[in-house]
Amino acid sequence: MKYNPNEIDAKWQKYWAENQTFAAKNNSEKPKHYVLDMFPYPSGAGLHVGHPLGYIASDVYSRFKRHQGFNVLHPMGYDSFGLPAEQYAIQTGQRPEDTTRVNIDGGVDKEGKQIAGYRKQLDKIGFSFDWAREVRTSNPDYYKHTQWIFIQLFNSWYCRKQGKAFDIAELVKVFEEEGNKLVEAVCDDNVAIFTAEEWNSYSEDQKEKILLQYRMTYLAETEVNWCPGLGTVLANDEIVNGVSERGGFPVIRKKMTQWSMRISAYAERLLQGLNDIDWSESIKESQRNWIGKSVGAMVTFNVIPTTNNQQPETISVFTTRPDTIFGVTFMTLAPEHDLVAKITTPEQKEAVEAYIEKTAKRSERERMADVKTISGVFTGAYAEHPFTKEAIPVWIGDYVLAGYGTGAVMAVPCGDERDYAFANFFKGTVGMPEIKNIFANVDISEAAYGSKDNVEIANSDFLNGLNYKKGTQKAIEKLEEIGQGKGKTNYRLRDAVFSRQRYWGEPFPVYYVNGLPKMIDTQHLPIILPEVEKYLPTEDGLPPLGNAAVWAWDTKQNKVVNTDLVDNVSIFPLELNTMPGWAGSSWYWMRYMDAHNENEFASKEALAYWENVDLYIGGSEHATGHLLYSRFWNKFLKDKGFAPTEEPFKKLINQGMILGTTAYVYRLEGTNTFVSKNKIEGQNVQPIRVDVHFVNSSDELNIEKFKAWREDFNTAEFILDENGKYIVGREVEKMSKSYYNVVTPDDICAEYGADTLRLYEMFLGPLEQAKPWNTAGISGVFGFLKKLWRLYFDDNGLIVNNDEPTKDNLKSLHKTIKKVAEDIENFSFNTSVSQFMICVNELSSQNCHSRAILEPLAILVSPYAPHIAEELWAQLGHTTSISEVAFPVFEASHLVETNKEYPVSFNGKMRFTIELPLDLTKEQIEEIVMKDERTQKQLDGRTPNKVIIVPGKIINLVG
RNA sequence: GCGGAUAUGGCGAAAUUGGUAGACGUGCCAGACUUAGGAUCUGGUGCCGCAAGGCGUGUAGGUUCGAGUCCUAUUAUCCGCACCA
Repeated sequence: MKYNPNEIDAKWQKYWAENQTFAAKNNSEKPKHYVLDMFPYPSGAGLHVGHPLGYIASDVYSRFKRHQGFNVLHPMGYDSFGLPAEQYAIQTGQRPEDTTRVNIDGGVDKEGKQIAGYRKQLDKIGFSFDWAREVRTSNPDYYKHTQWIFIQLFNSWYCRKQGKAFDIAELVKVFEEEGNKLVEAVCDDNVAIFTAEEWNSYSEDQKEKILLQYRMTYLAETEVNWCPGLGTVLANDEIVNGVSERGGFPVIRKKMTQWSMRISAYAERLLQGLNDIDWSESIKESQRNWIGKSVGAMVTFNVIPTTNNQQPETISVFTTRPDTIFGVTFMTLAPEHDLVAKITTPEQKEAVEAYIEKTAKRSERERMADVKTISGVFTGAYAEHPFTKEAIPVWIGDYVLAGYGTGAVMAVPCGDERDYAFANFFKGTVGMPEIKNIFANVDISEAAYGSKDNVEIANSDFLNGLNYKKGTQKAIEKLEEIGQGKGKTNYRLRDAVFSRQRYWGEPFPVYYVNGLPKMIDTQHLPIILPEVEKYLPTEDGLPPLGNAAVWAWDTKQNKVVNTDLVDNVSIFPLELNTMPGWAGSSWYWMRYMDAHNENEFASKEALAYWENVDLYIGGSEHATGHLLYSRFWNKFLKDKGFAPTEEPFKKLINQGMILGTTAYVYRLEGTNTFVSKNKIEGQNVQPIRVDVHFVNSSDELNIEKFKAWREDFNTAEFILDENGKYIVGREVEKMSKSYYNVVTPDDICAEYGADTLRLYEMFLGPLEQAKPWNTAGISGVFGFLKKLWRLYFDDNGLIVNNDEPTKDNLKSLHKTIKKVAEDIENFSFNTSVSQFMICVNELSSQNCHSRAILEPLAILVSPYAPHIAEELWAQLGHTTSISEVAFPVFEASHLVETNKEYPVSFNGKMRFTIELPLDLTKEQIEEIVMKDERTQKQLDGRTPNKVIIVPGKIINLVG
């Protein structure tokens, strides 16, 4: 009987689907285990062999856990809202809903292009997903709950004292009883203080406006990242090097009224939580960096009034070095700072305005690319030093960022290289005094660029003689005494903008009364995305939902009605923005726990049973986006009693990228003649990428296919090598259609079967490492599967017998049981595959066909190569799936050795080996070794100074 | 600039506590069988050398009887952050 992978694949994939073999139960005697993959965005391009790498690894792990007796939840779904579908809709006029469905389920798109569909591609690989729990974030029955979570966020505030989120009603109660003076909340910066009486006298609208400053999601006019190319705002993590992550369009700063998420409330918990989760150090570092905690102080400087009628103003700065307060030589405000207009003197007004205009025009990218150029302007104003009462000039400069801290700094040139460079640049001009040095025995420029942690402070009144640590403590004490400062921890993490001016996203469950947002009652969810004629912004510059004819909220009927009916009495306009891509992915792992629940995002019971994700596998590109937002929402939902644990993902593994191996042909410059790789030396050739499918495992080009590929190659001539072959060059590059190096899992499955694909992807190298795909190497694992098959079958059928296994048989098997179980737990999948090969090679040469060996061997292989394992299992006479059969138990007794082949070294260099019984003592070993003639030959008459013998390991003679 | 990771044959890689470097696979070389081979099987394959032998885990040191593994310095590549006060 021949190994026929295509037949076996189809048979067992059908069996698993029909028998729902991998359906997880929400209650079970077995312990639970939750293995999750990052769900894909279903793009029209389909999957290439790089995409399933992580899914295969998680599938091996899931199947292994089932063999170990766990109730495994291993689901899959689609992150199906997003920009590409919308861009495609704009270009082709097709509904994003339709193209998304085709991309998932397969079919023909409007242009007649055949799309395989993600689901069909995934099914061919034989994953043990519980498809009954599939989610699609763009389905109303899913985003209904995304909208519900949004409403929860709107109805919550964050209490600093207790360090968690509470219902907004509790805050209202506090306001009614005692005002907001004692409330310690994470809220907007400039919240006015009011008493209970004042609160109670406010109108409803006034109260609403105040509450918006406290809500976990809030509407506020803020500086946002506006991307004109995409016509939308973007969150910080969607911008890479000053341009949009998608499309690479420039991004500018712009003030807009937008929904924001108060993720900053969770900065400290997000930081601390990293200590409790098993993630790679690099991802944790990325998140720590992104959160950017720095400990220091807020210091308030009073602005010295220049005219009698000027309002008293203060400048607040954040500093990590309050101990250097006596070194303050000037102050710098960000050009966008609110105070600039108020304090600038008439003489400086013109210069300041010109500077502001100039800096505002620069895009983020320009500003980032150009960090070396120093620029700034003196405002003419002075602030008063809190201790010395000296007048300190106030400057503006774009090296100070509006978005960090207070957007203002106290400049200490002797302690900070940027301040030093600024002071040096404007040295001698109006408003730039001499630099103050407050470090003992250190030159100013040296101090500015070096570490100051252990340098003694001088010229600093009460701080003299102290170091950084003590000085900081003392400075904060004194600042608090005079009421001009206090200790403060600052975070780089900014609140996340949550509105997108796009069509293909979750609609907000929000309508507007008098310009103030109102939540639609949760019982009326979902608010379904309306149909629009055009997916572009309206002529008035409104988001695409501005085109919707039916997009108003009728508060009497509680339904969405015709936009024309808006009367602002009982029918109101609905929010025109949609939610960003990360909304749906920030809680999806909980939906899988109870995917069909219509009333809640998941039942209490399901949540309590599955808790959180035990193993999460996905790409590292989500380090500061999805993975941070998910932790944020999870913590929020935990505070509100909905999520069961503080952290959503216990263990995280980032799979490396699979790269393509591009093939190159070399065309002689100016001709249509192609030169074989090994003949190009000294020739003037132009490398051209060629489809990898025209090249065999020996890098030999199929000339006929190449000529037929494109018209201009039809008449191509070739200069071949000695063997009459055309050899291509190879280059490792990203897998991309334009490089003709894309290999799809479908191709590999069709030719070799799914098990070969799975084994080969695991065999390529360590999971977390980037590695090139080389289809040539696949014959190794394919050959292995055929060899495995031949242990069970010959040409006439089954050859498994009931022979008593030999010692060698058992040793090969148990070595493999041990190794494979350890490897899977360590995610060292590549070495498991090697071990399978070793085992099968050994059993083949032992001529082993014993059932006692081959039955457990099929189970061992089954997580990696489930189709062949099921088939072997069935052929051995079993009538149920192999998937839940207990994993073979390792017995150490089979590996006990009596002899050891000792390496014998002389001065650390191995010269020969000698086989000796393991129960010999050091003395006995030494005696035998010294007598050996090879030892005598090596020693050549000398006597060793020292003989090192480690029983069971090595023998080393020194001297 | 700061932080993280990586570096081993032609290629992908292995080496669990410091103990025979290169397992396993590919590629290559030779052979068997075959009408044929992108089938199957056998042997060889780190580098230099006819050999004895020498040299070998990015580079330079160190610890040790013994270092891919530990320590110090350094280089290169990749990734993240980046005027963060």
